[in-house]
Amino acid sequence: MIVRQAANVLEIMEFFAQVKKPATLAEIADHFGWPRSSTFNLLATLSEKGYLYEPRPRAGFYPTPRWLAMARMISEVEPLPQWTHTLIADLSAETGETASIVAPAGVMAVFIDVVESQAAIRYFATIGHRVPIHATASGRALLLQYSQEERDSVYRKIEFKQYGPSTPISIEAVETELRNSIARGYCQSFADYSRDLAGAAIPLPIGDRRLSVVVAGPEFRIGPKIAEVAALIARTVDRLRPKAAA
Amino acid sequence: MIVRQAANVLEIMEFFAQVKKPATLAEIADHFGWPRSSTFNLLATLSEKGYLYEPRPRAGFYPTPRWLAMARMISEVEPLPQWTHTLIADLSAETGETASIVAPAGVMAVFIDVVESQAAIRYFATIGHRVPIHATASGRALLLQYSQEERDSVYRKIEFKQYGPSTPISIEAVETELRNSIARGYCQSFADYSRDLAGAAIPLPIGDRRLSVVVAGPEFRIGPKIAEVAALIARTVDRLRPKAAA
DNA sequence: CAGATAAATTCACATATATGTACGTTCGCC
DNA sequence: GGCGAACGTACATATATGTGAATTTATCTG
Repeated sequence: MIVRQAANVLEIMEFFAQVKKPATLAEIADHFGWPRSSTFNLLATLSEKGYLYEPRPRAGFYPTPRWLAMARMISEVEPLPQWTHTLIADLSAETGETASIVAPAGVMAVFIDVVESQAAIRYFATIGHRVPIHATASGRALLLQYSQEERDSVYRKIEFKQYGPSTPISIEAVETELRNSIARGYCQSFADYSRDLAGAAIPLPIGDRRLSVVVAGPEFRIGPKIAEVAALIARTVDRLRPKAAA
Repeated sequence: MIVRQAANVLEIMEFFAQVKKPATLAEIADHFGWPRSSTFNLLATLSEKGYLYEPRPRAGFYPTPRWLAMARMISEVEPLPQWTHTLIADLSAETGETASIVAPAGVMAVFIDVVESQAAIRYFATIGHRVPIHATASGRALLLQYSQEERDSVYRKIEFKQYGPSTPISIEAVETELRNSIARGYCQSFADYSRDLAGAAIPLPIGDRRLSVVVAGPEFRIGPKIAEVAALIARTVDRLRPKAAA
């Protein structure tokens, strides 16, 4: 069950992150198609908790810096090492595609750092974006780091759907693809989940954290050179990863 | 009306900001005294939206960097000028008390930047903290920047409560205190709102934004030297504020 | 490795909550 | 400066939602 008002809080914040200026009750209500009275209650709640204020009279609400203060506290714990950001920045620069660091979240894989391609046609992904762990290159690069038992436990929860023509729709299919990935030396996906999207990924264990790096873009651009891209990822990781670490 | 699940989202995030490590469903549920099933729904919603993930298997949930990414986007709009932070840092260092930048939010005043005192006994305030605009030094320093009509409009919404012995409990009382403040050259409060708390504040208009600076601490420490503190605030603002600006 | 224990998940129902409607206030326009 | 329209606010009611109990899944213990 989805908790509507919890989701609405997030929606409101994303709204402010987009428009980047104060908004009145009416504007927010209209934007989301919410009733005024409901919007009123929500804004009142957020204000009361110290997360919204009125920068100038009658110009509407805007988030207080409290969000930032809290996000900083949360994120200063085990931040990703600096070199991982350099990694995807370099990869994105060299390939012209979108590069990301990905982490597991149950049956999904979450993007926890992203450097976007500058191309007009590109893979549009944001931090927090989620994709099925079994039907994506990045996800399978995570699964490769699991034990057989852990994978089985994940499989049990997966609802296999035919997202595209090549989506693996059974445990067998996924396991086979994992074996192929090992043989190949990298994980790949050709529109297994998102239409027209291809990507190459490799596992990126850091300490006891299981992450992966992925470079993804339109099939027609990535497809022909996927092996090269994968090799580039591997080389770049070798270059940037501190040698001391396990 | 308070929107419970909206507030809960904030509570959860504050929880993570405090404990700074992943937490399982059970831990979160127990911490707040929420039913497991409700907690499940909330966590599922936050996860689905890409705000929580599972850093390592079976170690529970933790917020994704998405919070940070969003908070940054929101806060890069009209950030407070750098010198305002220097201002309160200097004030806190020199006085040994807590110094803050404050902004209006309806009938309340919100702390939008805070540098805390290092003293054992101190004014504990955080960014986002809210106090009544009419019953605090910082709030009245905001009201001083309003026109008479604007103030009247605020007064109409205020619910006058006797927070302490010296709380102004009428429009008259507030207006009188404002006049005294002008004569005095600064705003002050002696436990008008918070017990044992005294503070000195002055208006701090920046562009078309109406802000104030306040230094606050225990009555027994601040009380005797409140005039000095106020003078120090004024001098420090003069020193740090760029001369070019209006 | 099996049994026990704890955690996670599902589901149907009672209840807390979102909202339609109505009222008061503020603002823009002539 | 007064009128009209838009905005913000309160409240009662129907309804979406939180929750206790039951089920399944995972983890610990001997």
